[in-house]
Amino acid sequence: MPKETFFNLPQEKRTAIRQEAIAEFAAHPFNQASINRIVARSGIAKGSFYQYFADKKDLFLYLMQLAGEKKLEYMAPVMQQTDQHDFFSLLRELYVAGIRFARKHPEFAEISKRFMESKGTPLYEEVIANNMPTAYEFFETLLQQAIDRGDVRADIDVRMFAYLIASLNTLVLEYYSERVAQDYDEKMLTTVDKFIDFLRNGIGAPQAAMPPSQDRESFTAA
Amino acid sequence: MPKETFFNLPQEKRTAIRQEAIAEFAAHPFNQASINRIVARSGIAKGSFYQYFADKKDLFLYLMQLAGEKKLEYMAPVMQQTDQHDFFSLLRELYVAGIRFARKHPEFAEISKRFMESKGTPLYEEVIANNMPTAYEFFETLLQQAIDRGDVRADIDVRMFAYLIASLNTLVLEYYSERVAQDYDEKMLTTVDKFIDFLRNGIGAPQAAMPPSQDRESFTAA
DNA sequence: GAGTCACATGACTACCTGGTCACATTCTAC
DNA sequence: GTAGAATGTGACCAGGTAGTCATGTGACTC
Repeated sequence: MPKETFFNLPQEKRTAIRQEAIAEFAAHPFNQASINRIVARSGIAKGSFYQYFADKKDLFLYLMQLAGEKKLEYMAPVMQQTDQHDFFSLLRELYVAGIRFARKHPEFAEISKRFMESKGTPLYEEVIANNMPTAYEFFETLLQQAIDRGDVRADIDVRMFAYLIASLNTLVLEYYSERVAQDYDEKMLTTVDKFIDFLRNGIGAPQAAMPPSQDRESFTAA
Repeated sequence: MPKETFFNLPQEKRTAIRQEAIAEFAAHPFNQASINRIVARSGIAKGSFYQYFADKKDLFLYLMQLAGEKKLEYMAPVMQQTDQHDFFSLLRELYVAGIRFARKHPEFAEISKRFMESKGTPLYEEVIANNMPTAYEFFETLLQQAIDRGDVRADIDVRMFAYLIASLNTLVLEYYSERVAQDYDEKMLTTVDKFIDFLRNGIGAPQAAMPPSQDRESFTAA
C-alpha cells in the first residue's frame, strides 16, 4: 500500500503518477517496468517516489488492487443475478462483463493478463496468497451447482472444466481483441455466443456424436 | 545462426554451452536471460561466446530452431496419418504428441511457451515472420476438411475454432502438467480424451441442448 | 625458427536498474 | 518571526546488463 504522503498529494499530481505507473506496467512486465521512466514521465523526483511508495512491489500491488476493484465493478452486478440465469447464460454474462471491462480499461486488463502469465514467480504466489480465491475455485462451485440443477452433464470432470472455463474466459477475450476488435457491442455478443454455444454443444456433427455415457441424441444441426 | 566457430567446437563443449543456454532461456524470458550467467555456467569466457554467436538474439533464434526441430519429430508421424483418423481422433493424437514432447523436453516446451506469451513484441514478430506458418492456419485447413467430411458441424466459425483448438492444445498441456502431472501415460490419455470429448459434444446436459442456429430466444437479462 | 591463422580471454565501455540519503524547501503552529 | 515537522530533490551507490577489443595462446605451414 502507498504511504500516507501519496494520499495527501493534490489529486492532480496523484492521478498523474498513477496514470504513468499504469501505463508503464501495462507496457512492461514487472521486472522490465522502470521506476526511472515512471518518475521522469510524471515529472517527480526519484526521491519523491520513495516517499509515496515503499518500493516497486508496493506500487505494483497497489495497481493490482485498483485493477481488481475496477473489474469487480463490472462483474459484481452479474454475480447477483445467479438465480435468473441458467449456467450457460450466466457464463455468457460473465464473459461479456469481462470483455466490457477489458475494452473500457485496456491498461488494467493488460496488467492483469501479464500478471496471470507470471504464474510460478514468487511475486505471483505472494499476490494470490494474500488476496483472492482464484477464478478456478469460483467456477468450480458454479459448475457443481449447474450439474445439480441439471444444466450440465453429470459425467464431466468438474475440476478440469472449471480450469477450462476460466481459461476460456481469457481466451474469448484474446480472440475478440485480436481478431474482431473494433466495432464493439454488436460483434462482441455474437463472438461470445459462439463460444457459449460451443461450450454447450461442442462442435461434433450430429451423426458423429457418440454417447459418452448414455444416449444423448443431442441437437439436430440445420 | 551461430558462427562457424561454434560448430567447430569439440562436441562436448558445444553441448555444454547449448545445455546451459537452454536452461537459461527456459528459466527466464528473453530480456531477463543473462549471457553472463550462461558463460559462467558453461565455463567459457565472455569473449568466446561472441565468437560463437553474433549476439543474444542469435543464440535465442538458434534455440528456437532446435526446439522446433525436436517438436517436429513428435508431430510429423501423426501428420502422416491424417487419412486413418477422423478429425477428433487425429486431434487427440496431436494433443498427445504435444504432451509427449513437453514431457520429454520440458526445457524446450518452456522456451516455446514463454515465447508464445511474448506475442506483440518485436522479437516475436520477427521469429514468426521468418519461420513458420502459425498453428492457427494449420488447424484452419484441418477444420475445413473435417467439415467437408462431415466430422464437424457446418455452421461453425472456422477461423474462431481454429484459434480455439490451437489454444486448447496449450491449455490441455498446461492443465495436465499443473494438475495431473506425475504418472505419465495412463492419466495423460484420459485427460486428453476428456478434452476431445468436450470438443465433440460440449458439456450441456441432453435436455438443455438447443439447436444452435435459429432462434433460441436469447437470454434477455431480467 | 618465422609466420599465420583460429580461437580464448577477461578487463573494459556505456548504459541501465532499484533504492538511499544528506540537504533544501515549504507548510503549520505558536 | 521562528521552531519543527513534512515533503521535495537529485547526486549517488552497488550491482546488474550486452557487447567490444587488445592481447594471448597454441597448432599448423613453409
